[in-house]
Amino acid sequence: MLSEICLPLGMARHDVAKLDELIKERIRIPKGSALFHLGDKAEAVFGIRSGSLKTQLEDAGGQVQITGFLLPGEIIGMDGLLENRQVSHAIALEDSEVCVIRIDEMDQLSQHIPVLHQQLRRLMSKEINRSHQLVMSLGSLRSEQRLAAFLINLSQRLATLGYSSSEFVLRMSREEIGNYLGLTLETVSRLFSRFAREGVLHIQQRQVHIVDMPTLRTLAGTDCG
Amino acid sequence: MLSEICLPLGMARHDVAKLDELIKERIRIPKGSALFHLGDKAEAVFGIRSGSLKTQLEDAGGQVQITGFLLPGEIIGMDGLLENRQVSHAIALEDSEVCVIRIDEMDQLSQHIPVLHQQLRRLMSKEINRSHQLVMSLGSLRSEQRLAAFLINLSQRLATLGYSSSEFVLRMSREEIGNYLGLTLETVSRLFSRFAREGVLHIQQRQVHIVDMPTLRTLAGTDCG
DNA sequence: CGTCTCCTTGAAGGCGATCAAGTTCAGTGG
DNA sequence: CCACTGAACTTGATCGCCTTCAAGGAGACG
Repeated sequence: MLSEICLPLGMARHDVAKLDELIKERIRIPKGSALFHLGDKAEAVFGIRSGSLKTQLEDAGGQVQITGFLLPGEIIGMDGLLENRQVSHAIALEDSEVCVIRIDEMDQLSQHIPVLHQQLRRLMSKEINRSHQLVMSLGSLRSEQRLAAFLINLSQRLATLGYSSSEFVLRMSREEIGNYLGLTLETVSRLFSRFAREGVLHIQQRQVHIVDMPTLRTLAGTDCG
Repeated sequence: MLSEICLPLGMARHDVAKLDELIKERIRIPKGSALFHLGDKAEAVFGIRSGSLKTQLEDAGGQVQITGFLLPGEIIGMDGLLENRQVSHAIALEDSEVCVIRIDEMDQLSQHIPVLHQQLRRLMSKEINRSHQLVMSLGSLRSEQRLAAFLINLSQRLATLGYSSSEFVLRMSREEIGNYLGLTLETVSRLFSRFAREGVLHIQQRQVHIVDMPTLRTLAGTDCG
């Protein structure tokens, strides 16, 4: 059960039992505090059990760029495995809980469970793909398309978790959405207002209700030619 | 020697010998042709031995986004490991040669060379970081800063390969640079002209000579506060 | 009830896109 | 050798999207 949240992978059942040993350690992160900071030693990756987090880069000048919003079942911290140093900050958007997957322990365990490496590899590949999708969004979509695509993506991931795909609460601020999408908070706010005015969705603060998903997909501009 | 190009990792010498077995297969890719296309079966990743390639995503509407320019020593195709299907196109910018690293063979070999998994993991983490840097560039830099940062990055990677960091030939067109940086080819051209006018660099077609690296770093806006 | 944070909305301006000619250069064939 | 051709690049003029600046509104919490 834990392992299905932390490494939802499709492994043999008896392997999953061994895996449970690996990921028995958990950490609670209160809203607004950090799971790790840039520069921290990175000896593990973290599977999100509950809540949600953001990861953000910070350059020498203090400029921040959010690179992801992570939901339960997703893995955080894989970008730190290069030099065993975290290169980003991971901050909880709400009270959250993660399980700790120590890399050295995983390496030992995977001598008995060879597929384990494949699974982590797939998760890292997924992270690469996720980031490439964001690049595509930032590089070639206009503001309206970016926000629409963002909402659709969020909707789908929430649906996978068993939540409603049409009604949900944004855990992040307009400013955070804007930063993530390469827009200003004002632009995000205006777009929400416009989408609501056009009857595509209802929005009240952070409560979102997608009314017309087909039109939203059209706005995203990625469902046809 | 081959392995140092294909997996430049810092492994024990006797391990490297075994690794040579793994990566004995090579492929030559003529300029303009593809190493792989979107949808191809992905059973391997590829280490670039010589030349250079670009990777590009393509959405349902045919919209293209270049996600990377790859140089010798770098690995291509790691984004296809999620579903064993390529999710991008890899196209040679010049006549190039890659070595093939079959994933299943690598898994077998790494039972004898445990560090091998770590190395691939580090390379994948590096790819995640690379993509995140691009997100940062697209999300929070202005056109001038993006192109400056792009040139500095290219310069550093060429220096690592033993080439001059101040004089080199761009293997990609203005349009490709623009696509990669989320700009139009006209904007890229104008920026090159402006940089040259301001004495930061000389440019003649694709031949670049960086004259004033400190100023270029200032333009990139990432070297100080 | 005041204060603070987050959000909304308006007005003005700038940066990069778009449209439109020219220019350079490598390759081709007369 | 040189004109022809087409692709890649440069440069200019105009336009529009998004940012910036500014002010006001909505909740949350002491």
